Order: sequence, then C-alpha cells, then structure tokens
Amino acid sequence: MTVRTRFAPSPTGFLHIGGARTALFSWAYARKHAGQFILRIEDTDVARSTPEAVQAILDGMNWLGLNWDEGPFYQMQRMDRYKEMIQKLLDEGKAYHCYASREELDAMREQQMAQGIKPRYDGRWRPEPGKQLPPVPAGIPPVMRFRNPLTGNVSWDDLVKGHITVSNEELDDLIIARADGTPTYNFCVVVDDWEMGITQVIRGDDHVNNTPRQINMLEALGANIPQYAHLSMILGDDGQKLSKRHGAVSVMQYHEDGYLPEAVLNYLARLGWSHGNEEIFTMDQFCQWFDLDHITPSAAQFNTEKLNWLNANYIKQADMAELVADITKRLAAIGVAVTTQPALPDVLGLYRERASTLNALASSIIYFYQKPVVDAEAKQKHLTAEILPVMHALTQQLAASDWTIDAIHGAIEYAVTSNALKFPKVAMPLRVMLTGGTQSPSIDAVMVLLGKTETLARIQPFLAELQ
RNA sequence: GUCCCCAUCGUCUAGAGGCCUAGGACACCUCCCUUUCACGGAGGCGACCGGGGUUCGAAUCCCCGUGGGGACGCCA
Repeated sequence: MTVRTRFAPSPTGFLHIGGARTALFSWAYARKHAGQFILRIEDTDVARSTPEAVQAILDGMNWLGLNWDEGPFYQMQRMDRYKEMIQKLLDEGKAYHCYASREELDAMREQQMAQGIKPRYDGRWRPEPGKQLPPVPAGIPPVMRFRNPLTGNVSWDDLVKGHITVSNEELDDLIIARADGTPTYNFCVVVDDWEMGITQVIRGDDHVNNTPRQINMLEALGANIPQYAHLSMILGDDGQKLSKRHGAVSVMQYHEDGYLPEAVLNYLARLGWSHGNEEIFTMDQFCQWFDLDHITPSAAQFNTEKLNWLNANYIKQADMAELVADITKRLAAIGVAVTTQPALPDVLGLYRERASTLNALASSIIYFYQKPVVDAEAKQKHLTAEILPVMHALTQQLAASDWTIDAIHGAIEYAVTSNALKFPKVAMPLRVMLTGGTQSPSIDAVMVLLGKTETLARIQPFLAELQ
C-alpha cells in the first residue's frame, strides 16, 4: 500500500512553527516512502476561517519548499459528501438527533464538574430499545450526534507514543453535525482521511484525545483505520506554551528576520527527531533518514540560538547569486541602494562568515554603500591627537599606492614599525574612520573593497578636524 | 476535577538490560589562531526527577509518587 500522508491546517491564522514541523514530518514521511503528501484545508469553522489565512499557510509551505502532491482540498467544498455519510449513519442507527439546547448542555457540564467527574454528554436523546425519549420540542433544529459504543476500549499503537488505550466510558456521543446541518471537525476528518486514503495520520498531540472517537467513527463507517503518529508540541524559547498571545510567530516572520528556509527546516527536523549525532543535513538526506521511530514523545523547547548557529552555517554555504539577490532586497528595504562598487559578491565574500542572520549580514555592510555613522566613544578612544602625524604620513603613502591588499598592508605596516607602534594602534583609527566602529574584518581587506578614492575621502575630514 | 500523554546536561538530543567512567550539538568558560570583532581549532563545565521492585547487572523493564503538558466546544 502506498503511503499517503496529509497536512490539514485550519485557516484561522498563519502557519506557525509547530504547524510547520507537523507539515515537515508528514511531507518527509511521504517522500521517504515514495508516497503522496496531501494538503487539506479544514475550513468548516466558517466564522474563523479566512482566505488570508489560507494564503498565509500556502505562502509558508511554499517558502519552506514543502510541496504537496494533491490538493489543497477544501472541506467546505466537500459538504455534500459529508452530508451523505451523515445520512448513512443516521439510516443505520449509528447517529441520532439531539434537541438539547446549549443552555441545557452547559448546565449539565457544570453539574458534572461540580461532582468531580469528566464532563460528557449524558445521552438524553440517545435512542435505546424500550427507552422513552423526551418529547421533541417544536421549531428547534436538532444537532446530530454519533452513537459512540458504551462499553469496551479503543486502542491503537501510536507511532510516536506507543500503545494507547481509552475506555469508551470516557467518551461521549459527540456532535457530528451542527443545527444548521454543517458537519463538525471530527467527522470531516474521519471522512476525509478515509476517502483520501490516508495511511499515516501525523499530527499534533493535542489530537490524541480525538483519536479514539475518530477510530470509532471510522469503524462505524466501515473504513480502514490509518496509523497514527502524534507529535509533541513545541514550547517557546522560555519554555512556555506557544500561543497567539505568547511567542507564536508565523514561519514567514523567520523569512523577514533573515533566516534561510534550509536553516529553519533543518532546525525543525532536528527538534524532536534525531539521526544519531547528525546536526546539519540537507532535506534530501532528511527524507532518506526520516522515520517515526526516532521522534521524541516529549515536548521540545525552541532554541533561537541553535537556529542562529544553523542559519550561520547555511549563510556560509549559500549560493552567492541568491545571497546577492536577497541581501540587495534587504538593503533596499532599509533604504540602502547597492551600487556597482564595491561589488556586492566581493563584500559578501568577506562578510558572510560573520553573520547569523541575513538581516545582520545586510546591516553589517551598509557602510560600503553609505557614509558610516561614527561611534562617538570609539572616535574619542582611537582618534587621538598623537596618532595624527602617523595618519597623515600613512594617508600620503596610501594615496600613492597601487591599492592592492599587499600595498595597503605594507603601508600600514610601515606606519606601525617606523613609529614603533603596535598594529592595532594604527588599524583601529582607520577602522573607526572607515566603518564608524571598532569591529570589522581585516582593515586592509575592507580598504581594498572600499576603494582608494572612498577610503581617502573618509579619512580626510577626520585629519582636518583633528588639526 | 476526570481521562490521556510526557520526564537524560541550561536547551535540542544519543541511548532498544552489560558497549555508559552516560556520547554529540547549541549556549557558556579557557586556551590557540589573529590586526579589533567574528570565523576556525583544542580543551573545560554540565544530566539519567524521587522511591520501590524485576535482574548477576537498570538511564533502559514494572509499580508508586512528584513534576510538567494535553483533552474534556454546535473550535479545529
């Protein structure tokens, strides 16, 4: 049987990091087994679903490169099919109408909680042989409930968590269609997973509790039971649960923040899954290695520092043409136009090993295309009156040099030795004048990139000012 | 409250009864490289939640406890 997995988000918000990992694992499982990966949009909550959210999910998937083989299927477009199946269950006596009002049900739950028992529907409208049902209230549209078995257990071998058993006594007759006739989540999932031939349901472990209900419905429908793999959740950097209010961000935010999709993917893959000591790997390798056996059943805390480390690695390896295009865009976004000189690939060649995000990389090279803002403290510390004569002499020599890295280095070296100074004593003032700060790659390499004219132009005002 | 799940360095994890003096990675510290900062290299610090079993032997299996999480919607 060919493997068919699915990712089934509800379009009520952006694709966040937890959803992205679920999608990644489902995708990788299908790829590993040469199967199909299906995208299904669970939009039956009309009030909360939005087209913008659908687009945001698609954008996130595309950015990560998680390509799907079928879909996206929209549940709202499959209503007729669900309704047929509901009718089938009704005809077979496996579902029934319930006329209990919301107020009535709320009161029931409250009472059960007060008694210290698990709140569950008490079956007041469930038909039984010889049972007298309440009189049907007039003008009240009923909901449809699934007739869950009263006794016995439901169990399955979860591919991540192992054997799980739940007693049917813990379950109740869930609503499968609302009063307006639209089917609810648990029912749609069951019909879709069945009809789409899903073989492995890989999803978040907040669905563990839904699984026994779904298995019961699948059985009532006469459907095959897929295998289930429940992934633990991802906690925020601070160990707290991720929520809209707290820490949950769109995967596209990582794009904006300067992360490469490869890095995010690699990080996510390694969060809760492992392949021995492998830390950095391509998606091809991941798809070959991926298996459900090596997924940790416990929750994992997100660690931005490790993501940064991975991202730095991917920035170092990135294709130069792509890097140039990306950095150009990021600089443009902050109002910096990249000119032909110095050539961006040359600059990036020197700076790419120093940054852990693309944004950091972009801002680290601004001073090649704009006059730097000089750090006052650095200026005061390094641009002293005593260094002035040395700088003057050095500038003259630089002006006459042929502007190769050796020539520049030689000129600085001469200034150092002829004045009996330490190298930084000369290099630091240059760094401050040319870059505005005290941290940069080798100053001679920076000067080569900056060019003779620009270098001298940046030094000149300081010499004048110091005089 | 009830049910379900989870538990190895600060974090992500390796670990399928002896290979464990518990390995790797991030972070942190030290040193090296060096022209500052990074990068890189070499070291270091650092964990099996507690208690009972089972076993010749337990991080690993079982039970209890503790702690954490999830679920209990006409949401998904």
